[in-house]
Amino acid sequence: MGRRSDHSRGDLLKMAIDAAERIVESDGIKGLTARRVAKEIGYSVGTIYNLFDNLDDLNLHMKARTLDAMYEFVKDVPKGNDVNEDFKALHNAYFEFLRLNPKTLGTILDRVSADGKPLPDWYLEKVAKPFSVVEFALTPYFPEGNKTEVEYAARTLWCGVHGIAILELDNPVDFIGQTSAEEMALYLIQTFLKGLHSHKSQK
Amino acid sequence: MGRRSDHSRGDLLKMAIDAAERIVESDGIKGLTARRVAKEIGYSVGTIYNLFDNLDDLNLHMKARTLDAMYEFVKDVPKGNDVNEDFKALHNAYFEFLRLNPKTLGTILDRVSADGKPLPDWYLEKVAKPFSVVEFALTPYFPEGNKTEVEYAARTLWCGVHGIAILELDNPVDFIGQTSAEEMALYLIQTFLKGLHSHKSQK
DNA sequence: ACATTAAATGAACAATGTTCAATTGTTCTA
DNA sequence: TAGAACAATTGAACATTGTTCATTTAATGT
Repeated sequence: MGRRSDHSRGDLLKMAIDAAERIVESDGIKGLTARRVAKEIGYSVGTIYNLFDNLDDLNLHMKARTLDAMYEFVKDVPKGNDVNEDFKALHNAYFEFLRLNPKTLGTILDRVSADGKPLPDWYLEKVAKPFSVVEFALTPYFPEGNKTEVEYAARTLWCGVHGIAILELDNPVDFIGQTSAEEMALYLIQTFLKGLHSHKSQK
Repeated sequence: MGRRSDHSRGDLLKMAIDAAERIVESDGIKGLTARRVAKEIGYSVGTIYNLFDNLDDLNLHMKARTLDAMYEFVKDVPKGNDVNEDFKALHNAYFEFLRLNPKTLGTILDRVSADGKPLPDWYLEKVAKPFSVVEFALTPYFPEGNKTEVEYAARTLWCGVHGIAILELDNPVDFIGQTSAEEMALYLIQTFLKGLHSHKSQK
């Protein structure tokens, strides 16, 4: 078959990434193959390579989509009234999202580009967006408006949360006594916030 | 060639895992193939499958070795006099180890067993040992001797640290402004400790 | 109607994980 | 010492992978 008018290039991109998400969510990252994606969208392998540079590129676009979805999921969560309440809500939303998309979210931190190339800027921007929500929730603790410092604290805290969350994907049960990653993450958040608070009091 | 008396089974295991470490440290996890390991130790592919169930199994043994090495590297670091000093030293040792073994340590959190099988007990014990060092350093904050609580706090904190450390492996430069993962991790540790401390004071 | 263009194809290649019958050193027995 | 029994080692073979690209064919322009 030659050129078809079934779908625009944009449609195809969407279909392929949709398929990739479905595959990863059901069979894990190892189930994601070029031929499988092609079959799912009713096109041939070659078409996948028309749309993406290679499988890593497809993977990256899928992760970008996940980051977008996560941002949409949490962006309106913090209300800005009480820091502790906001973070409880953020914590809830984050783990709810993880429950809905365990495998895809799990791939976010995977080291993909073994070729050594740095991640492209457009992707780094997508990474920044969910962090910005955490920054917003933290601003009451940094009233001087020191943007760099808030970013720093937000990323530190949430990378930690994410690290804990990811760990559980491999070790579903009782990896740490009877405690779930969700509880641990809340503990990290609350202790971190307390630490920030006591730091502020000392000034 | 049939049976040779060049190396015992134990020798072969060691040689194979040594080779795997070398390969991963130089070419990343994607460079780790059965044939490559075989070539490095001067045996054929089949022999690799005599030693290990499959590549995942070889991978797991390599990760276990890394965990062993990490434990040896940090086990005597905390002196038990001052919590903050101990944690600074632990932080230093951990990142020093990361500098020496970036790629292998990077694989520790990788989700390998896509087959869904839980990790074997002997491996979970290896995971526990480095954590026990953190627990030891934390004990002054838990004078009631509540072992479960110390474990909980130690694992929470260090999973967070590890999450931050891993993130940087993908994003060597200025992922977060000008701040390195090493600084961020120290910030997480110190803020967490402050939070623990203020929590204690409120009792 | 024909030429031009570009999307879609799928055969082809090298490399992968994994298996297993065949091979060949080592060891045991008589 | 001969040869049988054993077990470690091999590598050809298979299915599957990522990736390429000459060929095909539908859509578009003239």
